[in-house]
Amino acid sequence: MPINTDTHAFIMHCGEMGSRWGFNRTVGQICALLVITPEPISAEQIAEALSISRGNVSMGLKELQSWRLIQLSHKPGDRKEYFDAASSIWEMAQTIFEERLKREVDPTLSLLRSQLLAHEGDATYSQQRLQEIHDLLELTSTWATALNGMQPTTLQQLMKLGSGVTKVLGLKDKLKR
Amino acid sequence: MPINTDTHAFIMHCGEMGSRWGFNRTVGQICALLVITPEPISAEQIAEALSISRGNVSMGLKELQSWRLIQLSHKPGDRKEYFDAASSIWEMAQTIFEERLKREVDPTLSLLRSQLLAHEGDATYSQQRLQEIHDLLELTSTWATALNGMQPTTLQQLMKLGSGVTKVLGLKDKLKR
DNA sequence: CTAAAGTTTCAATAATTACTGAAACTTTAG
DNA sequence: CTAAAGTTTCAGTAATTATTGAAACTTTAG
Repeated sequence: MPINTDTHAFIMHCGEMGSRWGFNRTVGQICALLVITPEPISAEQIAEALSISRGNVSMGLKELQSWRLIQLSHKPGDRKEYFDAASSIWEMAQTIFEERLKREVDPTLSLLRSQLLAHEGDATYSQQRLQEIHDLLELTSTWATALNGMQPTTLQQLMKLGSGVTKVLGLKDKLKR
Repeated sequence: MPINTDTHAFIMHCGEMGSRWGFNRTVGQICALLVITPEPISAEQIAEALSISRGNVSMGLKELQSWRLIQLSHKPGDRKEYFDAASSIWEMAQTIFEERLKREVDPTLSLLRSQLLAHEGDATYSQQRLQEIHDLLELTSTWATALNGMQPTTLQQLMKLGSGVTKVLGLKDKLKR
């Protein structure tokens, strides 16, 4: 694994950012390495490239599989396993987004659903606030899922519109803020 | 601070989710408590309600201020400081989104910008990949900033459209996936 | 079936992050 | 100016999370 200076800097950066992105240093580094490397590489090569233990690589790969970010492959006449990024950058970003939604929003949404269900009548301040949060998360979740269901190219076109989308809404208060 | 069972459960839940949302347990709990409580409360009341030390509350409040999520107020004839959620649920969500973008995306974007600038000519595989990631992050960042600049009601209307927005694009491949 | 090649697990430990509480600092009433 | 009320800081410690490496497990070639 010959790694040039910039590539190395990028991998290290992803390691440091890892925890902010929802996983640990090692997972961030492995993911970056697999994205940057043209062909599938073995767990051993990963361990060597990142100077981490074989066991750590195994756990990291398992974690990345739970995020659906890596692909497994084999070479003919070689029983080692080789790993590669699962898809294009855009698809990977969508996958990460989807998984994060599942991990960061879903648990709270289901807690709120059951709490609100159990106290439908109540109109206390805190109940109202819980209702507001629930509605926000529900709408966000539904919307994010819809966006994630689009093809990357469609999504890109939509995003390029920026706040221009508000035209659809036929609103005059487009950009008051 | 009289806290009912559900409210308490919600606060504890926010503490546990805290680390997934980009801050620690205490910060998650304090934030939830302030959102759920009708009037501003003092640091001492927070410490008591959550059974945590006064020092920890102080650090938590500082952190929440860096997120622009809390408001400070005073009562006449009382020199204690009182704290409250900074704004509506929607505005708070937008603020969190904005801050997370700043913490999770901006550092990587600026690294990539400088790396790509330094190697404009190169057409290696890894350079191409870095370029793709850069473009994705740049578009995402710009788009997210545009959305965040909208008023909550406008944003809500937009979100309610779901994947219906693709109509604007005049595309026939709306929902292939 | 056996041995070699490869992978995973997990107890021990290292590294990191969070929390406490007492001391230091700041502000204001008198 | 002083003392009391309030707030912040931070060294020490607790709790959590990440990492290693050796043992256990799995797979397959022969």
